[in-house]
Amino acid sequence: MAISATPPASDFIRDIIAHDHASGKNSGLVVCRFPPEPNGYLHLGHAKSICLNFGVAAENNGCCHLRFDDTNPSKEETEYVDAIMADVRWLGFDWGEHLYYASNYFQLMHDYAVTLIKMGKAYVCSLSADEIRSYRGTLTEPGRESPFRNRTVAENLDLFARMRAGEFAEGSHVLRAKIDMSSGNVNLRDPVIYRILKASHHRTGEAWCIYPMYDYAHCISDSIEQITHSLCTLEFEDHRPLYDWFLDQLRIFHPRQIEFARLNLSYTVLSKRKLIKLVTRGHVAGWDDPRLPTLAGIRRRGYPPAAIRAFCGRIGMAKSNSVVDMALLEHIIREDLNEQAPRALAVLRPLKVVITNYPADQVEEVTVPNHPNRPELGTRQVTFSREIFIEQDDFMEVPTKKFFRLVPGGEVRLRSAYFITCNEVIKNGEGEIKELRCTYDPASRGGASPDGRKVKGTLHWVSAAHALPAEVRLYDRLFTVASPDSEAGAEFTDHLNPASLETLANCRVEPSLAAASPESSFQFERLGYFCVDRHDAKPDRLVFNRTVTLRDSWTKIDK
RNA sequence: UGGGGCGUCGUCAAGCGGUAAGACACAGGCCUUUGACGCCUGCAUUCGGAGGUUCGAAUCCUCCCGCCCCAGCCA
Repeated sequence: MAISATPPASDFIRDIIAHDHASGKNSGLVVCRFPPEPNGYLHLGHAKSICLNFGVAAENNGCCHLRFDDTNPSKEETEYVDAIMADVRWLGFDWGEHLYYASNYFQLMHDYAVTLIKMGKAYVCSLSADEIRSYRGTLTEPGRESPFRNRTVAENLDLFARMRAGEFAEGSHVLRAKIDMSSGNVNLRDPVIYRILKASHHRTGEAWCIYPMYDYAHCISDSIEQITHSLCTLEFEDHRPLYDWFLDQLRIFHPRQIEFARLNLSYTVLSKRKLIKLVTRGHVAGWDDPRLPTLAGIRRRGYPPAAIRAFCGRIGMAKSNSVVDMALLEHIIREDLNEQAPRALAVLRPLKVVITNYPADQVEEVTVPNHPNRPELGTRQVTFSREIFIEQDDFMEVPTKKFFRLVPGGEVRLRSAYFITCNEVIKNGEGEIKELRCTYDPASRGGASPDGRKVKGTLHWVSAAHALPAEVRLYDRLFTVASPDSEAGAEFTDHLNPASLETLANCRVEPSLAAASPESSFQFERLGYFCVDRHDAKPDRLVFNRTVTLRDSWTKIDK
């Protein structure tokens, strides 16, 4: 339980809710909701909202509903609702029996609309979409009233009934709230609350041909579910007067809407629109591509859900637009994995080493700790033999000054095994290093020399004859610039990192990894954290995804 | 020129009239059978700016400046 036990943050929303809870408002109940529209996959921005809503509810002994905001059948699909539920569960939250759909309330919403019409607060407008737009005015000029604004209640009732009955074509009529065409807040200039859409709905099928708009549907859904605190992002602040207006007119349970800043993360994009573009244009390999900030993507990448929760707790909650540094996310991922992940030896770019004084027919087992800081996780036996592989990067024929790995004539330790000294460099015709000839010190078994001799470097290794082949996918940041969104005059895809994925097909890993289950994480010593790909790994085919590298002060040294 | 928000360290972010938390990043150092982890140290005399109120202001008032959102029959 490494970092998952991050104490719940205090923030302006929690302050408000704690105050309401303590003062007995809503009988002391706290009910929140996470209301995704099933038209795309969830991403880290949603994770912030999920952690907030479910977290705050739990902290106040309340509950949090999962409600699909499915009021636009032309964009929504069952595939998305299934994916969303799987992602929320994976993140570690449980909505219990509180699974809802805005579409469940279509009849009630319809009836409330009729009520509004009877109150003279809503009317059927027969202007075209373009006309409505021009009547709306601009940000600085008031709008003009629709010529249909003063239809009689009877006429409105008749027209609305016929809209519902399917008598009219899409776009021919809408139902509008009658509020104030001169309001400085454009949302209040007689907003459309129902439109005709002859589309099949993923839940209600052909039952309806008129569908409610967000502003109308959301507040009513919240009210029906007795949501006490309706938390949403900043861009809905302008809609709050409308949210309040409907509930006040209808005199029904009135939740409080509170807005917070959405999450932005450097070196990636967190907008549904952009993510869809990356997927459909083939810049990535689907919604769960490990380079994507989608929950499905980071899951496949190996980010632990507990770390994501810790991240959401640590970034804070405020109303100022901000961009969280990707380095913070990576730090928290490492923090969790450092504690949780068992260590393993894996060589990504193998360089053969022959230990000339090691008997050709000898094989032995060396004992390697599974976790340096957690002895209770035990040890394992790893096979050592005359021919091994080390990392190509761990040898330099002509070393730079601060390089303390293997060099000609130099001695290093093979982790948990022996000290070896390089005696000879074998090259091919092109001058490429093909093999190293070394000698080992039999007295240094386990990695320490009885004479107290010190070596500066310790290398990871695998036995050539015993190691298993594996494919390793090295993932890096998706974009090369911190803010791909806001680079002036450029499309965000212009900044895609061409090196965001490097696939290594010829890696060698220690044999114990054959038993690793899908999605399990390991630290490949000195390299980083890797997880077994949940889709492509098979019993006879090892595939690992690099979650994140280890912090590496060596690459920062001026070589 | 309309309406709604926001401006505290490079990045997030506490602070709610009593004299600038914490985290990440960064820079040094220690430790080390992962150049990892861990540990230590440093890192805002100042809170967008200018006035004002006060014994005392990041916190209250005034004006100014900057940034974000809004004119879908999307959410």
